[in-house]
Amino acid sequence: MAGILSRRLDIDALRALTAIEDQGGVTRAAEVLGLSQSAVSHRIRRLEASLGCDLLDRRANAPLFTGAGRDLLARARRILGLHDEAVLSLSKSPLQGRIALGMTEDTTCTDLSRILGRFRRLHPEVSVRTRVGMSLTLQTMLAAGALDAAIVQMFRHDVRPQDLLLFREELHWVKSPDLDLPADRPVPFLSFDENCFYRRWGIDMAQDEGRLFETVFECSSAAGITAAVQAGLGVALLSSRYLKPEMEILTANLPAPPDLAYVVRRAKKPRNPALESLIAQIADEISRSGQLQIPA
Amino acid sequence: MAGILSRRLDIDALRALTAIEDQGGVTRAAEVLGLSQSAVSHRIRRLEASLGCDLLDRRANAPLFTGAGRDLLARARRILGLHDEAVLSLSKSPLQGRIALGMTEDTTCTDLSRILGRFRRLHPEVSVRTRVGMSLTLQTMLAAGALDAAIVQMFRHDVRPQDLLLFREELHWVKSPDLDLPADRPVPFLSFDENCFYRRWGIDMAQDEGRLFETVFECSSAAGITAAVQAGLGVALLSSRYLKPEMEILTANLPAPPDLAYVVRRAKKPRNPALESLIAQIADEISRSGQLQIPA
DNA sequence: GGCCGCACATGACAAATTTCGATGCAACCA
DNA sequence: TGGTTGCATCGAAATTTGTCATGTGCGGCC
Repeated sequence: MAGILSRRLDIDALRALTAIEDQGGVTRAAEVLGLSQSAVSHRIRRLEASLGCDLLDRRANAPLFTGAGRDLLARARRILGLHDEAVLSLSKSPLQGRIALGMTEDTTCTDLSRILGRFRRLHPEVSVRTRVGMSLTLQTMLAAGALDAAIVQMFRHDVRPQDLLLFREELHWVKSPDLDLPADRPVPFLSFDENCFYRRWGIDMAQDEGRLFETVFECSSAAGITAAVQAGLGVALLSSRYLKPEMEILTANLPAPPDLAYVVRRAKKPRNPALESLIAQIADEISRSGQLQIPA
Repeated sequence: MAGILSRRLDIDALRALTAIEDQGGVTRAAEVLGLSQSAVSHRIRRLEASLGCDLLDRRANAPLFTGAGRDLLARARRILGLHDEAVLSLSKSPLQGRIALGMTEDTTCTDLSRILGRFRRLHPEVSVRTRVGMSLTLQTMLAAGALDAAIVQMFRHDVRPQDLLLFREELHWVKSPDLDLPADRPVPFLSFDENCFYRRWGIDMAQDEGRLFETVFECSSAAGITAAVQAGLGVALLSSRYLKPEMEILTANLPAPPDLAYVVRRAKKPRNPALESLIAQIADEISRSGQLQIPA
C-alpha cells in the first residue's frame, strides 16, 4: 500500500460532491453544474475509486452520504474555499474605496456572509460597511443615496433588468390545520412588522376578496411568525422556505400571493469598481450553483 | 469576463508549481514528479492560461516566479496541505497507542514537523512523545527500548535495509581561506560536542594520516561551528548543507570524509500499527519529492 | 566569434480520461 | 400495475494530458 498520498482529489470532483449535498441529489447537482447526470455519477465513482472508499450511500432510503462522505464534504468545503480565494486573488485588480451595503436579516446567514468575508480578505483597502434592515427601509436608504447597494426582497414583477437575482421565493397563505376560519368572522392575521412590504399587499388584497382582516400578531422575525402559525393563532403569508409540513396551505377564498425575489440592487450612483467587483463575485457564485444556498 | 470562479486549479498543477519552487527549476521538478520536462512545462502553461496571468518569469536571469506566481505558491501550499490531510483522513484506520519518537535538533525545522503535526490532528488517540537529542544518544535510547523510532544521522554504510532513508549528506573538511595550516603544528579542530558520532572518526582518521589534531572549539550547534570556521578558528567537518561560499574545502593531506545519511530507524520491538502508519506517511512525502526538503 | 551544453518552450501525435446520450434497474406513488 | 423519479452503466465521441522530437535563448569556453 505504497503512496497513499499519490492519490489526488480533483477540484471538480469535490465541487460535484458539495453540489450533491447542496442540491440533495445527483441529478439536481448535475443541473447546476451544467453537466449530464451520468457525468456527475461517474465523477463521484472515480473519486470513490481513487480513495478506495464509498462516499455515497446507495442503499434505498439511506442518507445520501456515508460517514467518509460527510467527512470529506467538510474538508472539501474548506479546500474549495481556499481554492476560490486563490483564483480570485490572481484575477483581482487592486481595489480601494468604500462600499455601503445593506442586507436583510434573512440573508446574513447565507453564502453572502462567506462571500463578504472573502472579499474583505482579498481587498483590505476597501472598507465595507454593512447595514442590516428591512427591505423597505433599505430601499429608502438606497434611494436617498445612503447605500451603494442592497440585498432586498421584492415582488418579482418589480425586479429590474439591472438587478442581480439571488433567488426566487413563493408566498403562501398558511394556517394550522387546527384553526377554523368561520366565514362571518374577520380573518386573524399574523404579520411581519409595519415595514414588511407585502403585509400591506396581503391586507388590501384579502379585503378586495371580501374578507375582513384583523392583525392579531406582529413580529419582525420569521421564527416568531411560524411559531404563531403552528400554535393556531391565525393565518400568515409565509415564503416557501419557512413552510413546515404541519402547516396547511390555503388557496380558496384568498387571492394568489405574488411571487417574490431577492435581488442585489445598486444605487443610481457613479460606478464604483469595488462594488462592481463584489457584485461580480456574488454573480459568479450564483452562476455556479444556480442560486444562493439558503439554509433551511 | 463572466465567471471568474468557473476557473479551476488542478491539484496536480499546484503540485507542479510547488515542486518547481522546491527544486528550483522545471527540469528538476519534472524528475521528482516522475514526468517529462515538457509535461511539467505544459502543465504550468495550462495553469497560466486558465488563470489568465503569468506565473513563471521567463526572462533571462529573472527570479523563477512572477508576483502572481509567488502569491499562488503560498496559497497552493495551504490548499495542498488541506488536500493531503483529507486524503489521509479517508484512508486512515482508527489508530491508538503511544509512539516515542526521537529526532535530532537539525530535523525539527523540516517537513517532518509538518507531517508530525498532521499526524496528531488525524489521530488524536495516538499519543506522540517526541524527544530531541544527538544521533548517538538517540541510538542508545533506541537500543535500550526507550524509543520506538528515531530520526538519526549516521554513516551511509551503516544504513540498514529496513531503515527509511530521508536524505543523504556529504561531509567536507572546511576552513577559512585566511587560516594557514603549518605542517609542523597540530591542526586546530572545531568539533561538535562529545556525542557527535563523526567527531571520533575525524580525529582518528586524521591521526592515521600523520596529522596531530587539537580540539580548540566545541559546540553542539551547527551555527556555532560555521561561525567559528568563518572566523578562521580552525578546521571543521561540516555537512554540505552548512557550507558557505566563503569556506574553503580541504582535500589534500586529509582522508576523504565518509558519506552521511539521515534515516528513520525503528526499534526492534513488536509491530506498532500507529508507528508504521506514521512512517508510511513520511515515506509517502519522500516518494513525492525525492527527498525531504531541508531549508538552507 | 563560433561552438558547446543547459534549461525551457513548442508542436505533432498517441494515450488516457472525461463526457454524453441511451438504456437499464430499483424504488416509490397513485 | 403503469408511470415517474433517481441513479448506474455502457459504448462512442470529445477533451485533456503526456511524450517524443525539435526549436530557441542564454552563458561559458576555447
